[in-house]
Amino acid sequence: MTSISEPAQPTGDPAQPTPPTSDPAQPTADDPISPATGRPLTKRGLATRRRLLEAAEDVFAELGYHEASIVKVTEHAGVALGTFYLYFDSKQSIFEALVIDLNDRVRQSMSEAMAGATNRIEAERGGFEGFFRFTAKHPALYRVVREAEFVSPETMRLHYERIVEGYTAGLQAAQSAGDIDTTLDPEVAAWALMGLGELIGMRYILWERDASGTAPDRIAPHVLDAMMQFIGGALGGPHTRKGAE
Amino acid sequence: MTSISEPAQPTGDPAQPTPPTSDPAQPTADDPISPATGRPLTKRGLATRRRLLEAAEDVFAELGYHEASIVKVTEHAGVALGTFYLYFDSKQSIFEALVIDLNDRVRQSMSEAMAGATNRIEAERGGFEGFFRFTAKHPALYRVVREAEFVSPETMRLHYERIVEGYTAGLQAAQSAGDIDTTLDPEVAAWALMGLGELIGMRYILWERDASGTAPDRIAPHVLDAMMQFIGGALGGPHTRKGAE
Amino acid sequence: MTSISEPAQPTGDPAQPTPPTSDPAQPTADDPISPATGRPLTKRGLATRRRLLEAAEDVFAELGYHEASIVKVTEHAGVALGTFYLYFDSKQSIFEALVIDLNDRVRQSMSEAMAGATNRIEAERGGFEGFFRFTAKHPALYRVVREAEFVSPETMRLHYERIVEGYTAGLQAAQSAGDIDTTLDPEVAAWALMGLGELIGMRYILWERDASGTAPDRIAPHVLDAMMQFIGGALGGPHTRKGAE
Amino acid sequence: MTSISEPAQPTGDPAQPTPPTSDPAQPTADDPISPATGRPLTKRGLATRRRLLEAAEDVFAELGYHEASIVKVTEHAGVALGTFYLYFDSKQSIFEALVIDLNDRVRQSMSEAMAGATNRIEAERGGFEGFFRFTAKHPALYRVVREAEFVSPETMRLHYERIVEGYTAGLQAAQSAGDIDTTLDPEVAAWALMGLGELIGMRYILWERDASGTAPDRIAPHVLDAMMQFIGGALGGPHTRKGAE
DNA sequence: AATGAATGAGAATTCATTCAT
DNA sequence: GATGAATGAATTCTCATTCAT
Repeated sequence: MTSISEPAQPTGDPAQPTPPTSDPAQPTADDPISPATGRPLTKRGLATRRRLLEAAEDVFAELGYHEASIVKVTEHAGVALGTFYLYFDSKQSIFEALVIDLNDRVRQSMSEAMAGATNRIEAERGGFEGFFRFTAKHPALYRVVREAEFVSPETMRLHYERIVEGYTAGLQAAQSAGDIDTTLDPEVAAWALMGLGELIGMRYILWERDASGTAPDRIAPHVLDAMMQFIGGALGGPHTRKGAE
Repeated sequence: MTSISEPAQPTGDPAQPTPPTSDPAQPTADDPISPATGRPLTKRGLATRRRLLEAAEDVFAELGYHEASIVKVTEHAGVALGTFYLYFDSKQSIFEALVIDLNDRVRQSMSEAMAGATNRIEAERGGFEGFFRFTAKHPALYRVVREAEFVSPETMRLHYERIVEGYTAGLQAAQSAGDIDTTLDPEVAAWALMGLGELIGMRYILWERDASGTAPDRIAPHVLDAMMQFIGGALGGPHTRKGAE
Repeated sequence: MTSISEPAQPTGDPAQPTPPTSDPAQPTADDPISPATGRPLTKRGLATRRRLLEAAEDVFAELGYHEASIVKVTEHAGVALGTFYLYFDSKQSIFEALVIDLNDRVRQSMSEAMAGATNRIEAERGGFEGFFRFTAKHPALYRVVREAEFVSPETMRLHYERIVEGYTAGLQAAQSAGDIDTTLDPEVAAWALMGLGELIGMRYILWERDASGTAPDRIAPHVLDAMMQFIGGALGGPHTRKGAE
Repeated sequence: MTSISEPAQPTGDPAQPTPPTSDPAQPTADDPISPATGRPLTKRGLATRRRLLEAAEDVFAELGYHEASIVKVTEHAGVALGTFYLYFDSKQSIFEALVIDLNDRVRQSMSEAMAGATNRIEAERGGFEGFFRFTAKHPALYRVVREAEFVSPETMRLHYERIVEGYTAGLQAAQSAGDIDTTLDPEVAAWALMGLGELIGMRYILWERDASGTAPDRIAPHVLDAMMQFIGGALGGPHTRKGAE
């Protein structure tokens, strides 16, 4: 007789200081499966799932992970509470899906904005513009990721690492091309760029938005210029501080 | 965008029937008063308050703000649950006191480590060393501050602004001294440095610690070198890229 | 740094087909400890705990384990919902405590009623009278124990085994005294007596009560007589079927 | 005693807005009708119904009534969730059908095993063998019936009464034949036998199975012997305690 | 006949805060 | 000053049942 009960109940556990590592069979953004049936979603299911993710983005961005509740998400999405659990295992699980989703999209936004650059500095400027534009439109990215440390550390790391990976590859290519200082450690530089962009975005987009009430859809040009001057110096190479040479 | 949250209800204050939220003479780190009596604390009281703050640092650092509970803090501090409310108004209030306290101490640690520097780059290196040393010893700084956004946004801003203020002043002085690129916007540069230091510290101290299980008490020298090379280039001035001159 | 979070969270797990084995350090009826603080209860605490147990007996007896809810128990006990968790870990845990408690008391009631018997048959009659009287007063015993199989199998077994243990010892003593058939297997006989008493009690006390609406406080004499005739024959020995010899 | 439960709400029927609880021509085991169409089932429908009942037996036996869910039953049966409601009104209704079904089959198993007995004691031994063999193969019988008290009390009573009826008739016949003690109350004796068999089966088949992991397909002979010795004495008559004659 | 997405009432449990001792 | 029992609002998650396809 095979056991009827599930092998090792993966269901949520109320009082769990450190959240469990995300299931490796976790639905990805591209090929989500129903946690209820374990089967791929129908078209109708995919639409409902997307509405939930969008609602989660709004609600998490406004209230943060902890103040947000599943009821609020489902109300915002216009579905019943129970419907949530047809698409996500738990509050944490939609959180993780959301971070992955935002990460996919911000990287998309960045690479689109970098296309056509003829040197690394132009590429950087484009990348940051893409990043900031996305930030302006999707404040959830910041707010949610910065909370992620205690909600799902692996997901937070994944988010940063994916972006840094792209940066590192770009910097290495630029070094090979002699486009930037070849003695720079590309990985450390990538983390530096990531952090620098994060705080500049926070300070000059999110806080600006909160202060004025109106949402700037991009960063103030003089800030971007100053920032690029900083980065240009940091990366070195032929484009640097031309006037000073 | 319509507000998702109900009426006003600023942050995490579940059921607060009678007393208004006014902060009666906001206790500072230096001159704390009892929220119960409204009078300055006795010497014994000060000691209990400090034990609670230290316990909060440990507990918040390990569990995060939300997973932490007042009971855990008081148990860790070795006092009774009710005692907590003789010293702090609420969970949020000890959180804010803790952030302020950590902020005071990290800036102290930074300025001590900068003393004696003969130029801006040396000063920066010292400052970051102080910052990273503090980070290694007090991981709560990161974990708590990054959660602060939804717990007490003003406190989070205060934390960053205080540090950036110091940076900005230092950079302006260095510009006056001709020590660094005088065309750089000192405020934007200060935010860049802050962000850069934050992510490098997170990546190369906290994550390293988590991965190895053992806590490095400082950042790996080659990372600091690489980072300083990046910063040196960014700030420009006589010390930069000597070979290029 | 010692870990702040508990070693292995013993807290309830929603979807758990087979309940976990009861904690060996489980509070006993005599020396209960608070699951919240882990310390022995104060006098006030003991009183509250007893009120909860009594309420649980009433509510479980009327509604059964599953239909009963903790809110109903606490309402019946006149305490707030949260108070429950100062005394019991979970619904299952008060259930187990209740079964143990009822078991202690039914055995007490049985041995009191057996005292003074001069032979085994008299002792059996007394024991069953005690058992049925307790049953009439505490219908929870039946209803709850029969449900226990899926709630806490160990507790159900413990209940039966404790009673059977007493029976077995009594039968063995009676065999040594030549009071009953010495070739009888005392353990099998003990289980037989247990089962026989259970169904007779169910049929002639509980169902009678339900049918008439009024609660008989004891079993009908002719049923007890018939039952004792059956048992007398089963146990054999000098008292058996005297007229037939 | 005041009622704890709200108004009427007989048993486990959570939210039932419109349709009255009347059972439209209570489907029997032999002549089931569709609760959807109200018409007798086709051959295909009968097969699906049987698969659902078999699945219910497995699932209820392993998890118990409350822990079991309709989804699990339908998954086990290999049909879609909605299909369930084409054959049964509710969870309670398949439960009742299952108990009736098991009752039919266990009585069948008992009377087959009694056929050919030449006296009452032989008949009893046969009957119990049939009962225990069925128990070993269909543990659901015990587990489900013992839970039935709070799910469907009438069904539980029906189950016991049907078996006891058979016993009573058999005992009366044996008394007329002078085969057993004629002064015994046959109904009380029948309930005694029923209870005795129930607990012996539970202890020596079900618990043995749980302890060893392997399922004994019958009761240990020495236990059956001891039990029959007990019963033989109880029923009295010519076959009893030969040595004493 | 069969399907399975959607529903929403209900349950257990947590924890910041109060207040009588 | 200190204590810790009591409170109850709020949260996450489950699952029997419905109904459009």
